[in-house]
Amino acid sequence: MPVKKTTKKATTTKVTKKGSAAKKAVDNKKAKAYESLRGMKDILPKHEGYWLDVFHKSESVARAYGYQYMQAPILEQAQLFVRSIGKGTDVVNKEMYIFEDRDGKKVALRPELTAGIARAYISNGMHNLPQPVKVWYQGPMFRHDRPQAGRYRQFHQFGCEVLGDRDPVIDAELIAVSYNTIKDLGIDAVVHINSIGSLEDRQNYLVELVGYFRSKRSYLSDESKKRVSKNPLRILDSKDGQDLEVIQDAPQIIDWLSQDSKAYFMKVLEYLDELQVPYVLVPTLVRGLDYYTDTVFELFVDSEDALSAQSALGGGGRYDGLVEQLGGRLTPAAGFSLGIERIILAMKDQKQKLGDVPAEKKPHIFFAQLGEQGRRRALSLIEQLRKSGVFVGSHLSKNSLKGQLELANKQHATHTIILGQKEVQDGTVIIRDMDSGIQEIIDQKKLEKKLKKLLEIV
RNA sequence: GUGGCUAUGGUAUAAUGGUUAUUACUUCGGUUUGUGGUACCGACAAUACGGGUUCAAUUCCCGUUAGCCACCCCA
Repeated sequence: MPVKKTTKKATTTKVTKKGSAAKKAVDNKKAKAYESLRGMKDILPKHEGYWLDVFHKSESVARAYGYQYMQAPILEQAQLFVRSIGKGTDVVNKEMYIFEDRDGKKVALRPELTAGIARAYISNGMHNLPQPVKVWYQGPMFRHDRPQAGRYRQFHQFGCEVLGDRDPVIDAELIAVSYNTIKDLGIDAVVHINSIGSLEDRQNYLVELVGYFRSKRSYLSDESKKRVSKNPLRILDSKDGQDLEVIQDAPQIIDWLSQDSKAYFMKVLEYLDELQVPYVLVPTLVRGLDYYTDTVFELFVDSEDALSAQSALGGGGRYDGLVEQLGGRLTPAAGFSLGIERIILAMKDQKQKLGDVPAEKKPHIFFAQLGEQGRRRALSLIEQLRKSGVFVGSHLSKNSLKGQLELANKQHATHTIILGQKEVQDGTVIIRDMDSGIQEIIDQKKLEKKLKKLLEIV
């Protein structure tokens, strides 16, 4: 096809536009531009306002509650995720990036980080630290799902985990951390909460539930019919109209909780009241991962219209059995994670237009240089300023003063320093006020002091 | 994974089965030498990819890929 095209162009345009025809031919031979993989998004400088805001605010909230930074590898043994998240789950079954490395070992890109943290807790003997261990993290996760707005194959999470203790106050605190992080970012959120009890509670409940669904089997959607034996709990999450009617009258797990779990859950709710975190009890909330016990919760954007598919900002819960299941000693734990892309989506929705305005509203000083000597002097001067904590913008590869002033203007500089041959010889520098256009000549030695004053005042 | 809609320069768009594919923004350069925001001039730059129908396809058809939306699920 490219060949056909070029010959056609060449023949039709050979008299008039020889040059452009030839150029076309060259263009067609040019290597095809690469595109990013499906569902992989570039994070662009124009969105730095959002991303840095989420990074910084989430970090500061986590630290304020006494959480420490931690990371686990992006790549882990595939088995780790299969065992922890669960064989029957969609995350493992159809969404995980799983492949063999060069040694033939089965590895997987992490679809979430709780399992990795739990593994790291065991491998690093972190049970010898004062318990509980409270950590936070942020970073990319991978799920091979069909992309949609607010859903990508590489996405980013901020999360917290508390390992080594079981107390309702921990659950409540985690919910408060997640809720307040979102709130600090200007988003109104609601917490959906439920308890799915201990593993034992769940066994008993499941017997009852399956019995119920069997009796109503003919009313269920096809998808849910399959799940009756495979993953009956998940039917409760269904949004299918038919299913919803059946679910309404289904037995609720809350009625099957042990005394201990019930009391535990009540305490969590009491503490949430104390923390003034608004929540909604959702008896059908079960979460998609197998390792949860007792408290489970999800966070949603709190707005009438935006309550569509992508309004889930994150979720979490208690997972008292996970560490033991992965080969550690019995270690109760709980945690949550928030989707950063989802948060940013909500921020945009709520017209928190941080991305449109430079995040930094501080005064900005631009350094313009002229001529080789000016450039040299500018290099050392800027370096000197930087060392003393004065940051100036510059574009030293540009030669014309006009061009540099243009840039200064686009970057909303309040002042521009101009340094050319003349100034180099005099040991001075021009400071131009970008609003009034008034220029002042000052000694280079006084520059640092002057700039510090400007940066403070404005 | 299933279904629906879509695909024109970096962005946003116009148009057409037939000479050179419209316009705006952005980017770069210029309107004399060392002064930005305005104005004027100019340049770069696109029919996603592959195949079919046709004398002729950017336009019609099919496939692929990608994006969006819904489902599934989740963050």
